Amino acid sequence: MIEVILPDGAKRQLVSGSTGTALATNISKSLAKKAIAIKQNGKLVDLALELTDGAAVEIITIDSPEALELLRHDCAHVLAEAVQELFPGTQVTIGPAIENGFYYDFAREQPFTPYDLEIIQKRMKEIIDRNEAFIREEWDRQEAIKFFESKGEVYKAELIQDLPESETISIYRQGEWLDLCRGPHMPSTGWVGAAFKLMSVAGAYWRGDHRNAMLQRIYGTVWRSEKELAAHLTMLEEAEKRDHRRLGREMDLFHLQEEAAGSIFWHAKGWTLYRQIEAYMRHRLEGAGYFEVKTPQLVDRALWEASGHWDKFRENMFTAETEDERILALKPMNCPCHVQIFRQGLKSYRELPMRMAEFGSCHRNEPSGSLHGIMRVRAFTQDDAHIFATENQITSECKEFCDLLLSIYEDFGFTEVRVKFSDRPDVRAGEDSVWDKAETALMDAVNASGLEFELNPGEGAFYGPKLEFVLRDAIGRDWQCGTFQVDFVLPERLGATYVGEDSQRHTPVMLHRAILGSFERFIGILIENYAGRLPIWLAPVQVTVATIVSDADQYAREVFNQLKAAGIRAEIDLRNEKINYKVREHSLAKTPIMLVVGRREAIEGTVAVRKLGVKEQETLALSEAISRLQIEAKMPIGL
RNA sequence: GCCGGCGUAGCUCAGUGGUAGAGCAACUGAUUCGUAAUCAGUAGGUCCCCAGUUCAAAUCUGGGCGCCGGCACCA
Repeated sequence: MIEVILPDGAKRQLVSGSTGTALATNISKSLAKKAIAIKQNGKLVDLALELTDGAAVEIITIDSPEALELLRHDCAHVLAEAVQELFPGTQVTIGPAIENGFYYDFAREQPFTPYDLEIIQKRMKEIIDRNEAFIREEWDRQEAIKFFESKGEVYKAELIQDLPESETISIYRQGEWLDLCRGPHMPSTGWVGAAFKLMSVAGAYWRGDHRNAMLQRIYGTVWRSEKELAAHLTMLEEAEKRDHRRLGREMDLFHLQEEAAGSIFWHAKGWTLYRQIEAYMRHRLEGAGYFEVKTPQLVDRALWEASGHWDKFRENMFTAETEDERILALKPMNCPCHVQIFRQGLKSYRELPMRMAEFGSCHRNEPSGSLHGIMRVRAFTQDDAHIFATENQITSECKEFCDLLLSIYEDFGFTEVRVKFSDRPDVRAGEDSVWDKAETALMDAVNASGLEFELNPGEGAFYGPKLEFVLRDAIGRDWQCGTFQVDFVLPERLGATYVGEDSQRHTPVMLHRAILGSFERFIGILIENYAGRLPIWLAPVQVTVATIVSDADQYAREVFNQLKAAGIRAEIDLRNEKINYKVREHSLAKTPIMLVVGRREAIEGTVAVRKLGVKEQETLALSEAISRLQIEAKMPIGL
């Protein structure tokens, strides 16, 4: 007999050799029907596995949170079987579960077409209907390699070759087909059900390395029920509607065109939004003790060689040649330029920390395939700043920065922020003692700020550890925006020094930091987060005055003039159109407030206030409406 | 950069070798209307670019550019 412990602490005796299936049946028939796996001592295993004496076990059913990952991975296996049945000679590689679904990477000469996906999907249904049991086998390593090599599966053979010696080589069979797999799996293919869909084919490098062969990756999504699948597909459609590229056009904010790939043509409304953000940031930085500078766009390569960027990023830098054959580079970053300003004149420790900010316009020749709307462009503006400080100012500067960053994110409507702490990479500059100091200071600082953070080991910059700030948007997507980096290398390389209390020269620490990241990308994120319905302080047009009849034109102009005088960004719509039509148009344009005026309002000196998305209106005296709007539309800078 | 798909009116798309189309938007006229589409009419195209095949190319072939979905990259 063996004894296992259930999640509620209850103990259950079973005959030796009992499996998870036996346990589930032992507990109840209905549970056995829904059981798909076992969690034994915290590890997911097959239902068919023999339980060990004294183990803490939990029955995983199709409704358990853990089930989705199994479901998705199983679906990937079904996909692989379908593909190999339909396209003999195709090699399988790996096929994991991912968020919302799964993928499988295949090696095949001919590309899969959208039509192929339909055929594959049909075959998958058949395989699921066959309800073949997933059967685990453990193989000898060398035999497994031989087996896969004999089948021409060189990728699988390579995978086994590279598995650590300690690892058991497990194979899962489903009917005639089998795959190398760690497991676990659900009892049979039937459990995958019908709520799946193949989504797309894409290229992907073998083992994520661009020097390797390109495989074909088929993406799919799978859910417990048709209803969940439908909800997921609806969510995708909704996400598409808030795509910043689409809204940018619909709201007349910006456009992109071939002749300037990767650079943005800002239209009047988009530029108004941009300027609002810039003005807001300028206020916040000023309040936080920064001063603003502006540095050159074109800088001789000599400076980039000195900073080390020429070596590393030459391929991605735009250059221009002068008549006397000097090579200038369009600046890809601002740091070296800021050091030049710092180096002007002798600096005292009394001047530190020195917080130098720039809305730095940068150019990087990003790979063509990486461009994406206004989120990833070749010409962008960082809300950049460098804090020149002494080593023992790092902690306080970092804490102040975190406070500033969180407060700014909150003003933009982002309250869910995650922090990643990236420490020393294998290849790095600087003594370990300096790294110890930098990491400790940063760690103290992030602790002092009260922020939760996760470790990102080895992901720091080559010159120092960094914090990365990731914000979550309204539909749960994460965006990395802010950064805070401790740098001991660049000031040294570029010869920045200050005179300390001891009247000796010292090298300052340079703290690289950004909050928005880039204006362009951040605006893209804002648009998608708000689905275009920007908070009133950011909206390019805050208020539209719309008339119902032309008799109200004169009064509408008066309303409009008073709004302008009150500093509100207003528009006026005197067109001879029905009010329904105007309401619809301005709602689609996502203008936050409409002031509707007809004969009644003109006579009474009032306005009907209609807020975007709200059917009910409120009629207010004009002066009252304006003073309320003035407060509502105000930039959150505490003035 | 790599793999695949796509490129026709401002937008969404139809058109597969023989006269370039629809809906919406735009413009003009009429309509003066109370909170998400008034009616009628008009105009709008280098069918991404460059070569080639053909009597004839939006359509077929080759090259280029751009965009989209991924991968890789992201100081």
